[in-house]
Amino acid sequence: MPQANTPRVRIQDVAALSGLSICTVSRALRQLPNVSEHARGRARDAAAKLGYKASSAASRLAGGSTGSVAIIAPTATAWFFARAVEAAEEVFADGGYDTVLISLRNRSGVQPKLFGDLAGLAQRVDGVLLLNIALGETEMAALAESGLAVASVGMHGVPWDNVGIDNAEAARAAATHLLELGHRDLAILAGSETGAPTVVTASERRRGFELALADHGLTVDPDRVIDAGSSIEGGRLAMVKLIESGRMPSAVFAGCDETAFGALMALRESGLSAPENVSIIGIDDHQMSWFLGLTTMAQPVADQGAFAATLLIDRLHRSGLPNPPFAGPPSNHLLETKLVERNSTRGR
Amino acid sequence: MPQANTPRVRIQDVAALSGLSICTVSRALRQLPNVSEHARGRARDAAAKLGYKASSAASRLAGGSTGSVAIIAPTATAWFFARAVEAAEEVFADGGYDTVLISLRNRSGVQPKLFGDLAGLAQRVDGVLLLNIALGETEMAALAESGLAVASVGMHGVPWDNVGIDNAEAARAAATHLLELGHRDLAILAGSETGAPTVVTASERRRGFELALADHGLTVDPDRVIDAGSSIEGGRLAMVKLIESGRMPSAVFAGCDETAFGALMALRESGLSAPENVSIIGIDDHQMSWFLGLTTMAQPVADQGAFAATLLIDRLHRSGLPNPPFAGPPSNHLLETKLVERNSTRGR
DNA sequence: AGGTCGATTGTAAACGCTTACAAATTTGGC
DNA sequence: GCCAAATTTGTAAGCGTTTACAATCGACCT
Repeated sequence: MPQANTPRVRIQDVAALSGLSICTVSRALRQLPNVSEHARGRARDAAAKLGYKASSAASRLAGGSTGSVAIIAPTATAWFFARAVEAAEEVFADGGYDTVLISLRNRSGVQPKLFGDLAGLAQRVDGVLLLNIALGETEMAALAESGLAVASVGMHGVPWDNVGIDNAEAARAAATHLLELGHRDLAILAGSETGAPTVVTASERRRGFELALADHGLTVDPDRVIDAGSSIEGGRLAMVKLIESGRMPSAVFAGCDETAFGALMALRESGLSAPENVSIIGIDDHQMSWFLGLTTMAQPVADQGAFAATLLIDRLHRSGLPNPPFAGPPSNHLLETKLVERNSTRGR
Repeated sequence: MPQANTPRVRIQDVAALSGLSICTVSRALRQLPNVSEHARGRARDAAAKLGYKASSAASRLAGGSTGSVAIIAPTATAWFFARAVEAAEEVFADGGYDTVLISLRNRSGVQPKLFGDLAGLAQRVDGVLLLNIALGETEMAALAESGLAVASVGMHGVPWDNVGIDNAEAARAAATHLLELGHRDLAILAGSETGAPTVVTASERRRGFELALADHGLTVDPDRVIDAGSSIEGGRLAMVKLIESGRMPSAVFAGCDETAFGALMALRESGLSAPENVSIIGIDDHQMSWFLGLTTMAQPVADQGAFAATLLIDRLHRSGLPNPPFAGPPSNHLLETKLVERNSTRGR
């Protein structure tokens, strides 16, 4: 392989220029304690003048950090994940970290394989950001053993920093909006449950729906709970089922915007529409929701990704400290959701 | 930082178990020539038994490969890029490479900075996959100097492997579809030009449009060429302009599906619709196009990403060979586009 | 047989950094 | 001013590979 022709600037060059020893330069540049301000300044200046950046390979090999983190997502194409990934990548980049993208691509097999060789991953990255990953017991253990710093988005009851929204509350607010509009016959296009206790988005949203009904003295009719996954097609099929039942609900709460899109499509295919024949509300505020006039509970996706990334970096920075693991108990942050009224809902 | 508790399996362990020298094991495992089949077998067996995988850090430091590649994209959230990235990531993962995601996030500043320190990147990855990146002279030179293997999607006249579609041809086919439907007054919602000669998507599509008209003895009316960028909002604004001009064209060719979405939205806002008041065709076959019933020229996005990734890996594999750079002249592959008729177009 | 050449294998020196540990320097209490 | 303790700095030994280069081993010619 052809090599770059600029010979590498080594730490030794910085040491020479600054008149310090290699060791002192190394410590100074990594903000370690026990370095005089004077030395630190000289080292920094010399490094800057030479455009020095530590070789991540050498650094890693010698026991330092790799300067990169991995983002593990179920898929990279879905709207939610694409946005979260990009926001996190930006934070990582600004923090000087490379972002290794690992998409599970909804293919069975890649997650087990990945967690089966976590030690290998741990060797290449300093930490991982998990996006809505359903983890089994073994996997949690593997993660703990790997020595990786971890943070996540949209996960539940995990022993590391997490950022998410209050799914139950968001669903409750959505359903309440429908209720306050005067609707009484509500259906829910529910997401499917994962089984793993770390990701409870779907069940929480369903619970919020129930809560809202209960607030209004209503109970959930099992016939009005339709499994729709979280895809457009799933939403469409679910709505078709509702239409064909001949007993159209007055309003529909879709577990996420994509499901709502599918429902909207099914409606149109039957010559119906929202809000004329039925009110529809979703959760997400997907990029296209505005376009389709979908009323929805907006959740700050980019913020979730960025925030979680920040938390991970913080951990990483504190990882030099003595008290493991990474100083401080895990935190869980719930970001605000907000009702965005458009014209897929109306009073009755 | 807490460390994994399994002590690393080193090449030395493999050497000991197989009764070979470290050096021979290293060569055997990397498929280098001048190793007897017998030795190769022993090395492989021992490595398998021990679950040995070379440390990428050590490997890199010693002059080997990093085992990772970077994908550089203008953004990771747009439909096209998200899909291409995921498809490429899959290929890379299957090939044993880590994928480092670098999004330019449409922020001025990050591209110059990135190319200003390509040497740094070159140290962390073996190759880069460029997605529709508009490159200046200096940047091309920096890339050549970096020693990185390169491949790209949707680029033009570049000295490395590229995969794309024939933009002029796709546009021509789209416009031709409109013409064959009997439309004569055509407008184009054109993408904006980048200025850099490496990305010519917009201008090629515009040229294709002109070609189609010419085929039918028509010429392009400058008033019917509206700059719309490639965003939904841009498409909407462009269509508004057309509507407000009071002189509605008979059919509209949108430079990409997202532009078409915006146009559709503008129509709806004015109480108009396609194909009743005007026929609309796009290029892409965006995930939502089916939903919106948009007729469009479908392009294989995932295939482009995957194919380009494959080409990059091939180069990487051949990079051990003597004749630089990476054996063989650059190739350019144009993938097929296909008309997908839905109901945003009709005859007149 | 002796010598040569090619293929295979081994030895040992990088690669650029981190980090025990030792050395040098400063600080501060009397 | 002097000594112990605390702080700052330097020395040198790895980290796990790759790769010149040297060594070994047969095979093949003459």
